Amino acid sequence: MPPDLNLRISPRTVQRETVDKLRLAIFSGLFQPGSRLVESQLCTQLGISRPSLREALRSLEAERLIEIVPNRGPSIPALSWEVATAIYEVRELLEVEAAGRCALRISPEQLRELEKSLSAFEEAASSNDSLAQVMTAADFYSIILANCGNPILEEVHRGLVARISFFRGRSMSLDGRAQSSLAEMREIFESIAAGDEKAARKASKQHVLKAKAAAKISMDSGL
Amino acid sequence: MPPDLNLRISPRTVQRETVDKLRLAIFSGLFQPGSRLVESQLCTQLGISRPSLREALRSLEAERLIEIVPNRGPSIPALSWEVATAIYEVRELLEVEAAGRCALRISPEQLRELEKSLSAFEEAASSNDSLAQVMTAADFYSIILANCGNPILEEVHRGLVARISFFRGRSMSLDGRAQSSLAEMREIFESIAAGDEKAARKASKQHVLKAKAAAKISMDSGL
DNA sequence: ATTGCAAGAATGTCAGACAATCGGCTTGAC
DNA sequence: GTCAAGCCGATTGTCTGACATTCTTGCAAT
Repeated sequence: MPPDLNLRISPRTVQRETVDKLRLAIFSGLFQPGSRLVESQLCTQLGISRPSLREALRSLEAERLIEIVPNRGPSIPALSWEVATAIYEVRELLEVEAAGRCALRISPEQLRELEKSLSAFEEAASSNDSLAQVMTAADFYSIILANCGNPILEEVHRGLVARISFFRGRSMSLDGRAQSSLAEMREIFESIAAGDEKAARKASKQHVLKAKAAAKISMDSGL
Repeated sequence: MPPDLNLRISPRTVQRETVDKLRLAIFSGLFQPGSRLVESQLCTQLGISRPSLREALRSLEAERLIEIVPNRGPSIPALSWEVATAIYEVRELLEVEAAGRCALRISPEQLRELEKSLSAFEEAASSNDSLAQVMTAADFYSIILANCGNPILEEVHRGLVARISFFRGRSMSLDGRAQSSLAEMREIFESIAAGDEKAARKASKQHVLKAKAAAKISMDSGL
């Protein structure tokens, strides 16, 4: 018997649909940081009842994608640079580890997937669609994290990256950032393809550091 | 103006009270892994309404402390050893980093707090109260994580440790585990007190590895 | 300008209801 | 006797409606 053939399908419930919709809305920057989310408005916009919405909001609160202050309701947190830095630092820790492990254990098949996602990002990088750039780049990391052999590493990473999605769109639109990002990602890919753990770690570390620097620039200039 | 004087008090809402109560109940092993949590029962036991309870459950679900399968309701997840291993590995990553940073930046005052918490654990280790042992040990880590200079590291770590609290109680009751744990923690403390980053990292790594080994033993023997 | 107050809006919480679904038990067929 | 089918109770998913509490905002008064 396969160890964990996840055969149980998950019926789509209103709650889950709502969480996904709102999460996506937050990612794409539909809500301004600091803006408040009024329950009654969201209910009519989403066409759902208040209890369902509130459950969804609690999920997002626990993911730290929104804040809920008692008697003031939910709002989009304004990410301070201090917190963003902390996130980038932990992200570095996780990604470096994941890239290193991935280099040692990725299957040829998954390696092809990784190459494909790199090509997808390459194409997006040539365009000016920063949302596509962020999405394809996220796919690239996803594959690495999914093949590092540690599901928790993947889970934690996803949670962190979600919280800085706001920055990533902005920093990707910096002049030349997409292209240099592509170069860094290619380096990571080559190292993993070569099975060179140390190189993969180093390249991964460089990539996060540069992404962090780009985020800082975009933040300083943008606000 | 101080940068972030957290002056806003958080009123206790039913939802938050419920989350805290249930979280504590899970920590102390009141619910067996795999057992289901029936909403109506919890409502009457806690004296709250279903909507409030369901909000609380969504929070706990996002924390991965419970699982909610659509149309089957919430249950305590049975932690596989595979996942537990993954958690210990990430925990190692985080704790090692935190201990290293902590050694470089902890204040004398906080260092005294750390020493105090070590003494508290020492006392608990002499007793047979495994819950007290887990609690005081958690305090010790908390102080380290709180002084590593990275709030995200702390946050992520807390989330992970919460999920293996089940193991910790069991492995602490292993013969001699509390005492050897004490020795390892003392080593961590000494390294931090000496401001020796490398030693702190090494000691911290050793401690997690031993904790993981103890958890495995207790799991193999206990089930 | 600052304070105090009052109206309006939004949230926290509850009660009750109903359809959809799941799990187990009974029944029936082979 | 075993296995399949089907029914029934239990539980969850979701909605509506309601009400007290709290926050916000604008206005009046000092």
